[in-house]
Order: sequence, then C-alpha cells, then structure tokens
Amino acid sequence: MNKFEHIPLNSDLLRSFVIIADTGNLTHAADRLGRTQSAISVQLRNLEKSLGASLFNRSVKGMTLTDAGERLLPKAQAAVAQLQEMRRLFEEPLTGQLRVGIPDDYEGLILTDALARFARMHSGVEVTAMSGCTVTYDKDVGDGRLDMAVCSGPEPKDGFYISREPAVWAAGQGVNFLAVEPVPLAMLDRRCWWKSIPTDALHRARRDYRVAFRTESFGSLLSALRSGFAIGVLPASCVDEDLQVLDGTHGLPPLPDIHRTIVFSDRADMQLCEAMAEAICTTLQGVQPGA
Amino acid sequence: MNKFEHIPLNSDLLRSFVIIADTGNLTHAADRLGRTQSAISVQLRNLEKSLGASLFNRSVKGMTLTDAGERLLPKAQAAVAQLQEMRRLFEEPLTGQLRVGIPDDYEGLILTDALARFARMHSGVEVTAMSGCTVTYDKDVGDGRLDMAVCSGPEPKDGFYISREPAVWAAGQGVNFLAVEPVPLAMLDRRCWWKSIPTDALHRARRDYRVAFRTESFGSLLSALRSGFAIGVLPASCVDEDLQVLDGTHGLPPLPDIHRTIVFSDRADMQLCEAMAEAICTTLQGVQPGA
DNA sequence: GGGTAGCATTCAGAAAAACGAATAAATTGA
DNA sequence: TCAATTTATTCGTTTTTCTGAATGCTACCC
Repeated sequence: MNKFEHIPLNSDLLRSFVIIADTGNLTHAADRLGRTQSAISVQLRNLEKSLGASLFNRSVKGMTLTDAGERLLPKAQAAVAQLQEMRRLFEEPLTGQLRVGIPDDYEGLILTDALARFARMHSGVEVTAMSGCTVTYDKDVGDGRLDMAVCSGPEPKDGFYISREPAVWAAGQGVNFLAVEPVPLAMLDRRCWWKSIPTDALHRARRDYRVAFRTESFGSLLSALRSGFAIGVLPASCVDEDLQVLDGTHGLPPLPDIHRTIVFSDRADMQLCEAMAEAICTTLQGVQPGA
Repeated sequence: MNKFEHIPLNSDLLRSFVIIADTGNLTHAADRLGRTQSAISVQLRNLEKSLGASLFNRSVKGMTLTDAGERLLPKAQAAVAQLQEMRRLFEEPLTGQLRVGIPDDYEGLILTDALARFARMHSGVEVTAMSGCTVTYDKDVGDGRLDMAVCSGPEPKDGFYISREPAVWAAGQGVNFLAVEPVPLAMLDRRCWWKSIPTDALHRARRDYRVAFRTESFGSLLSALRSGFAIGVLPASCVDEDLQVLDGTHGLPPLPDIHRTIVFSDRADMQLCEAMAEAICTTLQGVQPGA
C-alpha cells in the first residue's frame, strides 16, 4: 500500500537543470556541480524521462532551452532558491570583510543589485566593492588585493563558471543601416576585449566601418545606440524595446558569446565568497530570462 | 574551484522530515515512503546533522517536533508541495470517476476543502463523495462500492497511514468541572469508536460520570461543549479559543491518539486515488499546525 | 579537410544509499 | 515484572549513482 508514483521531483536533478540552463554548457555545469560530464548527462536524461518532456535542444554549440524547459526554469529556480533559503534558517549570521571586484560595464549596473541583496541578507559582513575592468582583476585576485571578482569575456576564465549569453549587434529602433557603407560604429574605448570584439568581427567579415562614437562609459554607449547614431555590440540581455538586434540579414557577422566567471583568492574566506557568489548568481538569474 | 558547501537541502530528506512530522512515527513514515525504518532513521540523522539542529524529540511514544522542527516544517511543506506541483506542469489532466468516503465527524468538515481543491486541480475527474461512519468503509472499499476512504480511529488501519493527533478532553472556556461529580459528559451516539473512547477512559480511571448530552452530529457536540454544558472528547485540532483543554490536573484520564489512514480498493484507478490522497494530505497539513 | 568543441554513451570499478534482519535501549501498560 | 512498542544501531548484501577514461557523432571554423 505504499507504492506511490507521485513522488516530488528530486531537487538535485532540478539544481543540475538550473545550472545547465545558466551555463548553457554541460561541461561547465558539471564542473560547477562537482560532478563529471557523464554524470550530469545521465541526470538530465533521467529528469527528462521522469517529466516526459525534452528540456534542452542539444547542439554542438551548447544547450538551449526548449519551450518546456523555458516553462520549467523559473519554477525550478524558485524551488532551488527556497531550499537554499531554508538552510539559512539554522545558520548563524556571517561576519567579516569581503573585497569584491565587479566589471564597470553593463554587469556593473546589474550587480549592484547583488550587492544590495547581499547586504540585506548578511548585514554583519563589511563589503568593499570595486568597479573596474575585468582584465586587471585576475592579477588583483591573485595578489590578494581582492577576495573575489566577477570576470566576463569572450573566453571563459579558469574559475567558477556562472553563465553565458550571446553578444549581439544592436541599433536604435527604426534605423536601417543595411545600405550604409562604411558602417558607423559605436564602441567602448577600453584596453580590454570589449574594444576588439566588434572590429575583429567586422574585419573577418570584410565589412567596411568607421568609428563614429567612442566612449569609456557603457552608459554612453547605450545612449548612442538608442539615438540611432551608430551601431554597436551589446550583451543580449541589454536589448530593450528601444533597441533592435541586427544580424546576418543586415550583413553583420556573428559574434562570440560572453562568458561570466568568478575567480577567488586562495586567501579569501570561502564562506563569505560563497554567499556572495550565491547572491550574484541569483541576481543574474533574475535578469537572464529577458535575454 | 568547485568545492562549495552551500548546497541546497536535499528534497528527499525534507520529504521524509515532513512525513515523519505528519505521522509522528518513524515506522509509519518509512512505510509511507517505501523505505525501511533504518533508512529513514539514518536520513533524519543526516538532515539534522546537515542543519546542525535537532528536529524531533524522540520518545518511545513517537516523534514530536522540537522548536527548530516546528520552525522548519511549514517551509519544508511548502517546498515539497512546490516540487510536486512542478511535476504537474507536464502531466496530462486526469479523467475518470472516483468514489471516496470521508468521515462525517470533524474530518468531514475539514475534508470538504480537500474535495474542493481536488475538483479545482482535476476538473476532468468526476468525484462522488460519501460522508459516513468510518467503520463501514472498510467493507465498502473491500466490496468495491468505494474506491478509497479516509478512516480514523484509535488504532491505525492497514493502509496508507496519513497522520495522527492527540484526542483531548475539552470544555467551554471559563468552566470549572474539577469539583463536579459525576462529570457531565457530552458524547457522540454512534456505533463506533467515538462513543466508547470517553467512557472507556473514565471507567479505567474510576471516575464517575453521567451522560449529559448525546448526539449523532459532531457539530452539535461542539456546540454543547462550547456552551459549557458538559465536557467531551475532541481531536486536538478542533480546540479553538472558545474551548479549553482539560487534563490530568482536572482529574481526567489520558486519551489515545487518533490515527488517520486511507484505504484503497484493489480495483480502483490508483492514479486518481493518489491525486486525491495528495489533496487530502495537503489539506490536513494546513490544519495540523493549529493542533 | 582536418582540428576542435560539445553532447551521448559505454564500461569496469568505487562509493553511497538502502535493504533486511537482528539487537539494544527505553518506556509504557497490564 | 513481563510484554509490547518504538527508536537507534549494526552488519553483510544489494542497488544505485558516480567516476574516469574512452569512443562516437556532429557541427563549426580555419
């Protein structure tokens, strides 16, 4: 009288699902879950079988959600978050100091939310945030000037892989750059990968361009694009109703994905880092669906 | 870079926790979970270790929640329910007919909620509910006149053990029966265990009593007690602010627990039964905390 | 066309969890 | 005091899951 099928979903499988969706990559997900790729592959297969629905379109570029997966994701995220929250019920509050570096580009805009969330949850921790360019963080963390840093770029760094999203060509609504030659380009003027992504891509596609707008501030870049003055490269999640995405049909070359990683210092208090990483992941999850 | 401690609680452990709390009995919980008693004992130990808190006071009478357990229970229930809900996202709606028997005592009052919940969730199922006395259900289910029935009584039936709660002596607020002899007793006049519980207990304690109120309706019994006219036996969850609980300090003997079980017909559609059982359990969980 | 990245699958072995059965310890009830 | 109930624990066995390493497949990129 005890053989009931209606057993709740296993939260471990669900967690794997969420992290595969975050990273869009089985291998990275497996790494983050502390499992092997084959184990996660099997887990996902079991989850899909148990639900009777396919959750991901597998491709050689990675895993993208199916409609069913898209429907499941927010609920799964909520469930996992709830389970994580429950653990905090019995934990004593964290204390200490934490120096964290976050990019000063679009992620800087988003991640202030993570800092606020963290401050609300762990009021005993004194956080020093530093907003700067990803490329220097590697060294800052290695040298112990930072405890942890969020890094993003076209190549995943060694560290705690968080998520990825496509980079896209963006322009203001209603503007047609199809015929314009050379293309007017708005770009970030930084000593980092942001600068070279658009020009490299255009070079490869042998498309002629001119730099019409140059700025160090990500906010200014967004404004320039919205105004219809030029086109440029943005992370997909930045595109809102004022912007349109341009692609191959407009004669523009494909762009690499942007990968997010967190790097940690050996000397850091990992409990604090972990809590901050959690806040960051949660914040980014809230943003991703709009991507 | 992947060794993180902050792993969400495992939902299987949490489910075990919820069901132990429901049943108040490791052995029954294990039965319901389709595991052995030793496995559940170990699971609980692991959950407690992982939270760093003790969740149950173990006694030879069963398991009762500690303060920590009391705090965790509602969240755990919500989390498990959420996981169960998620499964429904991908299931096709149930159809068919289901004949279910529910007691016409206090549970009948509560379980109409379960019927309503079930109807809302599974509109394709035609439910026929029958409200009557527990003792006849055994036969009705065995003979196939009912697909399932909720049974309650001072002894657990063979079947799907749901939960238990104490029976208590109750009287209207502000009334003092300490000195009254013989005790004025209000009782249910039924051919079932309800009738014999109070009288048996009083006999054993050699306390003199007289039957001051006799009714077949549970509602009337409640009214009689509230009015201060007599004392009687109620399930603990029925005691509200109009009633007081009497115990040994008032010279009244201890009472047995009331056990709830669901029995199923061999010929019933178990998918439907399962869904109904889930609705019933969820409803009762919502009530229990007030017990 | 060759190299690469990424997922699926396989297999032997290791590790973890549960079984089943038995026993200990504690407490209640007769 | 004895019997019954209930949880805790133990132990050898079985089942399940994961590892690690390898292989196949496919699509993409130079």
